Amino acid sequence: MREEKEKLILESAAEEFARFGFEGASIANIAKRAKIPRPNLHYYFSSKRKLYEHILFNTLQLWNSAFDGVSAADDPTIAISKYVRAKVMYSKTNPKASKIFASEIIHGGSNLSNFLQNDYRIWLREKTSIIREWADNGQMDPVDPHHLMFMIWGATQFYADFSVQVEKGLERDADDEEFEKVADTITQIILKGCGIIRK
Amino acid sequence: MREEKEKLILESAAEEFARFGFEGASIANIAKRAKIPRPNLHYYFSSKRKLYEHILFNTLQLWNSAFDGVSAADDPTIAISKYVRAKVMYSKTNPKASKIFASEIIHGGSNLSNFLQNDYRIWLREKTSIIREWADNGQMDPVDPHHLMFMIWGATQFYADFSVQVEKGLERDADDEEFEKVADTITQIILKGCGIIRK
DNA sequence: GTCTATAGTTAGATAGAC
DNA sequence: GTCTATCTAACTATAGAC
Repeated sequence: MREEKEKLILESAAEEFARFGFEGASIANIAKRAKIPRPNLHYYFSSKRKLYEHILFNTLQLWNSAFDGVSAADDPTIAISKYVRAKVMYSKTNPKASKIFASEIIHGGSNLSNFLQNDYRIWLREKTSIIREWADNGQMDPVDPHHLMFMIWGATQFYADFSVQVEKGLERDADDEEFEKVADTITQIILKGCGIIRK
Repeated sequence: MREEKEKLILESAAEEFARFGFEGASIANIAKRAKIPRPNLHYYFSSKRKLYEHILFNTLQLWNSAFDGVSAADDPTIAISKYVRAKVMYSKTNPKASKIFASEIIHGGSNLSNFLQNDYRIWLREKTSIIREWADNGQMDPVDPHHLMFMIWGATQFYADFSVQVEKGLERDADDEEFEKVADTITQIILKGCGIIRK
């Protein structure tokens, strides 16, 4: 019962925070979305900040878990294809989470300083060293690993964070088929651009 | 005199909006930054919204003017190199403008609907048709032009909008040299990845 | 043109009855 | 656990003296 209500509130809050950002979001609106009276919300989450932190934390868990299974032993073609596809599909499936995270980072990321200082660095060191190994083994061109990662992030997240620009630019809705094409296009350019594949 | 003060206010406001977003920014803080009393600010800009719109408009002008000189006659190698470099350097020089724009788009872009419906579409149609021509002429692989543009935007803007993530990830400051490397890396991957260059 | 004082409004949070 | 009524703080905006 309690769990269900909390989930409902969190869902409504994610919607609101993604749409308006932390300051722009209002407790009144979140309560309205969840169809409960304002003070009732305070019973479950003591403050707006707490609610926001809860959602950021959920977002991070999703982020952390979604992109793990890549190791150095893997072939770079397979590993990068998988990773790019996972990121693109994450943009399709979780645009709200991506937007909340993006907005937080853009505005300084002060609520994520702990994550950025620890988990994030460790995760990135791990991945960049795998890329470095691939380059050392001659499996790809000697591309700067950090900038390759940033390029993949920027390219894939764009479809969640800047969905307005994507849809206005395409002059059509971005359906499932379109997202397949996105994954294919980005994968192709990255793999060929890094000298991992020839064609 | 009036012009100078307005410029000072706009500068302070850009700083504040980039840092906190529209709702998060406060007139009091902007006035403090500009070192003038609050009500004085209202003398120059009647409302917070007007001030914000002014800044968005400036941002768009900058955006529009910075990336024009590319035509179909140009060699794709030169045109894309120039464009990517211009975008990366824009991220280095104007991170605030980029962040304000990004935050606006992420949160729905309602203040940009006019721009997105008109100038933006026209501009993008022009550029995508140039790319299509290049592909038709066999000067590059048949890559979807829209997704190529989005990829370039995502990759290059990342360094402005997500600068926190970049700096924490690199574990060092992003200096001029680093931005040169960024431009080189992105250019290389895009050109080679699209079959424009071989090496 | 500038600034002090203040009006008006919104929104986050709580008290206390049910 | 739920909800009505209310408190309090913050912030935009304006009136009006200088």
